[in-house]
Amino acid sequence: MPEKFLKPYDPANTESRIYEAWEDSGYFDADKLPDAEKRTPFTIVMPPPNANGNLHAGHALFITLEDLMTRFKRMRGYRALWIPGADHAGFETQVVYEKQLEKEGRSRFGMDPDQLYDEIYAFTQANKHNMERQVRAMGASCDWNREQFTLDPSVVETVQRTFIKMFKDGLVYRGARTVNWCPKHQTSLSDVETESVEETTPFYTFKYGPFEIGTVRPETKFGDKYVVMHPDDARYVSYKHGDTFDLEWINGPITATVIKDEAVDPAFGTGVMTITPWHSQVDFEIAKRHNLDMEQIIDWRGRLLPIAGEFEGMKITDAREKIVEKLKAKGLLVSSDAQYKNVVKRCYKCNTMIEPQIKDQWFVKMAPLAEMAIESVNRGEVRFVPNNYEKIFRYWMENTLDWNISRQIVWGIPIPAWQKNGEWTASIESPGEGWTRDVDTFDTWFSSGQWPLIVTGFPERDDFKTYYPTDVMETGHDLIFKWVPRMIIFGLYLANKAPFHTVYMHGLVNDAHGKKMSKSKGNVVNPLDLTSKYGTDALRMALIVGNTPGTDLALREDKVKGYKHFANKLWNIARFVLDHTDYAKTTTPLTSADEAHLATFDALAHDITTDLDEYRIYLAAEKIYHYVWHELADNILEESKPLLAGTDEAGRESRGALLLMLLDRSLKLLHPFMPFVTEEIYQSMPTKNHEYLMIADWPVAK
RNA sequence: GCGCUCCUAGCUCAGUUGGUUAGAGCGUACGCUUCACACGCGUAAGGUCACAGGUUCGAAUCCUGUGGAGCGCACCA
Repeated sequence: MPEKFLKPYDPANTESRIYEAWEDSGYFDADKLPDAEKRTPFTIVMPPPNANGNLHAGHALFITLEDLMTRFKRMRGYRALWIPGADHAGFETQVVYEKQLEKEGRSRFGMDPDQLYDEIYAFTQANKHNMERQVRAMGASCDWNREQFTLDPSVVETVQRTFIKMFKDGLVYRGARTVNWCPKHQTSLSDVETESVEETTPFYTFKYGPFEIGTVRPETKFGDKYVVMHPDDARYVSYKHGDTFDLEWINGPITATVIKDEAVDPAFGTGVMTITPWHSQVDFEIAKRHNLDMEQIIDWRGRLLPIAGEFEGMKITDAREKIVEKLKAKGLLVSSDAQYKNVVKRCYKCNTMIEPQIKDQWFVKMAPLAEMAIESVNRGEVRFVPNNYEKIFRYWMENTLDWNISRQIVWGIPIPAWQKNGEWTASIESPGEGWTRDVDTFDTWFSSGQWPLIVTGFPERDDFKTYYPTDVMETGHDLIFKWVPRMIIFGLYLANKAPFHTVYMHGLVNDAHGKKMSKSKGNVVNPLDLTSKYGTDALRMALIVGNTPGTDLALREDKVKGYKHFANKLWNIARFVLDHTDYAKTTTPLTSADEAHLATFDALAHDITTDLDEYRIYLAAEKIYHYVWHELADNILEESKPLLAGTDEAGRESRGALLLMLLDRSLKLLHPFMPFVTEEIYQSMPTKNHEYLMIADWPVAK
């Protein structure tokens, strides 16, 4: 028996050595597995971690789950491939970098765009290496040779070609429409990049000529010269569509026009409202229907424009009260309701209030693409684990609006669009003299949405033919809208096939009390602190056991500790078995009692295999844990002690054979869950018949 | 407003299609330096499965309602 078994299991002195051996073996590359060409491909595309910071607990969870799925399939005889990546994470990284610039007393505004790009590039490269090291530390058996960065030239080219194809197919269009504008970050955002937050905001009712109108945003009312009501509202039948009247307003007398539109709810307030088309989606739609004037009131920094008269240059939040005061002084304030609840959109990164603005941008026409995606789900080509996410997915797909893909940031893939005299075209190179290039970049999710296609080498590479469509997309439930629908759409649009057949959604990793981890609460747990303290296998088990898909997990340190004890228990079982059995004498026939133990194990192995096939990973983990500790160790091993110490030689030898077989098979069942300790023991097993446990055969035949 | 999820032992959670005395880990109490393991072993306490109805031979599990928690979506000014 090797000397190392005389001491407790020591993850710190084991894990990196084992990982290096695995990586050097080449078996992370599915094409290099024994008899690779005879194996059925099984592919997972890793959600590429952002190359802008450290791994957090959520990363540890998805790495564990995806590695487990990959190792399970690899041992089951599949051509198991797990493709890693690194995400430039456009807007998110730029936000992180802008914070760093702020600390240094600098600002991205006024910086040379190329200089800024180069700085962020260097920043992400440093973080990318850091991230890769941390992913390795979790035991990820992914194929690093296939790793791609979302700004690699080939990726950029594929993404740009997609845009050009969509332009030709009429699926993207350039339009001046209402966008979600973040005044702090100076860029537009898609709908899923904003958060709707309910707030208590005073609701004011003002006298507006013969009418009374309600608003929560008096600061936008300078340009309001249309008063809108429902065409069937009996109270206002005497006013005809198109009637004009004069009234006294914030900065003096104006002329207003009556508009009748069904968008107005007669039951709300007075049933009359004025509109600000430039700064409201609803108002914009009304104005478009009736061909009304639109005027910008608030600039891109969130300050009032000259139309505001004496309020010009003021921040909207400062101006609001002053405007109300002025209207009140003029006798135009009818009432105010301080308890009014209103929903406002905020930037999901900086929490700044989104200012709707009209801006000329690129939009993806979603309706035909969404229809394709829904049909694909209807045909059962994509299923969700847990399946209630299908409903959520469907609802979103059916209600999604056109997708703004233009971003006013440098950190991203340039949009290959060119303009000349108001005409737009799409091409990678300049179409010729006089054309100027769109300075905007793509929404990150436009490129991330194509990720399964990109990493498999769409459209031509062998990998694409072998590994696309992939099998499982394992990701956080927070990406159910941002990422999953886009991948399905692009897969169907470009390759005619959904990019995966199963979407496994994991929940959030919360703190020990189930509260969301956040820097401000100070309850953030660094997964690498836990692995260095208790071992990676222990953390992996703690993240898996009792963690049902789609449900959030409370991560407690004592749970991790418990599984460190389990790793050590396994280690001691191995010590005992190796110490008490003579492999040379294990050909003795088994007794019927021994056969019964093998049958029990076999039933368990089948059960666990089914659980893993059905993604009941949490159950499988608990079952193998329970078996090893409370059956193998507590019962079989204990009852073996007298036999092994006895004089019945045949009994002793057959019992030794049994223990070796059960340990060998237990190691195999456990390996996807706890790869390091099982591999380390396997390397000392006399039953070892593969170079690594990683590529040994699963105890249940396919 | 629309929708989703959850409420099981002190804590954090399992309980797969309804089926024998409802489970795990940690924690608690008591006892063990037993020759694989004190990162251990043994024993024990602890639950009217949120509540109220219903379906069923049988419900933690299915249905309805009530209460509580969390989350998502939302162009009512």
